Amino acid sequence: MTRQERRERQLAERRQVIVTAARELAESEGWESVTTRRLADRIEYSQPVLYSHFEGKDAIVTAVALEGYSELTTLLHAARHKAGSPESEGRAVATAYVEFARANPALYEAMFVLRIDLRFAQSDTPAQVHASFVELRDALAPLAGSRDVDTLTEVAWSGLHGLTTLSRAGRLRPEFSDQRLSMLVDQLSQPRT
Amino acid sequence: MTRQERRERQLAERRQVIVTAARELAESEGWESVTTRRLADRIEYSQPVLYSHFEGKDAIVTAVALEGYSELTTLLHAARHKAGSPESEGRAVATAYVEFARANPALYEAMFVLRIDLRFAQSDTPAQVHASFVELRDALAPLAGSRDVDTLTEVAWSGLHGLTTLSRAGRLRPEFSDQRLSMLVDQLSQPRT
DNA sequence: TGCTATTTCTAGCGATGCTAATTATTCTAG
DNA sequence: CTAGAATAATTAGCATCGCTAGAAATAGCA
Repeated sequence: MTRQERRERQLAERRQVIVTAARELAESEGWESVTTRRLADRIEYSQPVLYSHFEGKDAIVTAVALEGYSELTTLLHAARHKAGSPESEGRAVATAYVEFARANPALYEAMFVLRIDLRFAQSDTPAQVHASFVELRDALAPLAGSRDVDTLTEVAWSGLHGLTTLSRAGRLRPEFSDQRLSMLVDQLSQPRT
Repeated sequence: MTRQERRERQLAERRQVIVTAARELAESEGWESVTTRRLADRIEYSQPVLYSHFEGKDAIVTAVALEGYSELTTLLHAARHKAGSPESEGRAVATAYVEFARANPALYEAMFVLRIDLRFAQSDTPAQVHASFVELRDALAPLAGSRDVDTLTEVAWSGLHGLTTLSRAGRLRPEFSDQRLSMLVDQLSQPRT
């Protein structure tokens, strides 16, 4: 069955080529430029080939998003372990988050803005998405005090996400992004007695 | 010139009819169902009429968004003045914000997710958008302490926006929305000494 | 009432996501 | 090694999208 195995590997590789092409195209020209025709051109196959790998264009975007969650998890993990004290962990993870979003705008858009195929705190949550949440929670746990850790994590995540999206939409003063992040971290680090 | 005046009033009325139709259609079936053809059907005119009132579809969405900012401003203002103490003002305004977003999902989407034609803290910021920001700032000012009021306002706005969008995307536990809002308000209400 | 100017509509363009039918390729048998 | 069967990939096309040029209808003025 080495015949079939090789074929399956080839298919998996091409699937990854599609995901990478979509991501690169989105990152360089925006998601509105990611059309099935341009994508097919880029991978040097015809359009219908995309549909033998993915149910539709949305599924491709979702695949890109899942890749993003994996990378975000890795980044948060690294940031947390590089930091020394529990206090600096929160700041380090928050900084890593916003820098990830700034460095990969299209990727972040796929993860959080474009589609709603992904649930979060539910049973059908993909492992990659859950892992990112867990990573953030582990960083915040030492700072929680008497507060519920899951709720704190969701609030912190919301704050970071809000800063990211409003900033990107031009709704916040660009030169104050550091101050905003500092204030968010400071305020959330104070345990409510 | 009463002839021309009446004509101008009719045009303004029809412009409003278009905006209202777009908003209602978006609210009932989602923005993806708001096509120029369906919109034209709904106002009982042909498609090109839309383009004599608006530069394109984006401009219609922008007009809906501006309407949303006006309503949000009114709501925040009312919530603030109904509250008694400065502490309860913050909570009241925050609650009003998230309930506005929950009650008008498509409107909120037009205001914050769909387009990027609107800057915020800049000179070309539309008056309606700025007014919403000012309303939120006025509510938070008594709680700022030594913190910069504008920065606090931007951070609070980000928190509320993040809660709203992540919640809508199914990324947060639905049954804990009150706890999250409480925690956000509590944490941001504590002035950093 | 007839001419002009404005308003509205019909028809169509290019581009989108997606798919049915056809062609090309690969694998399996004799 | 070659014919036939199974699989893979392509070409061509559909319905729909935002938008617009040119035709038709309406309104205003003489």
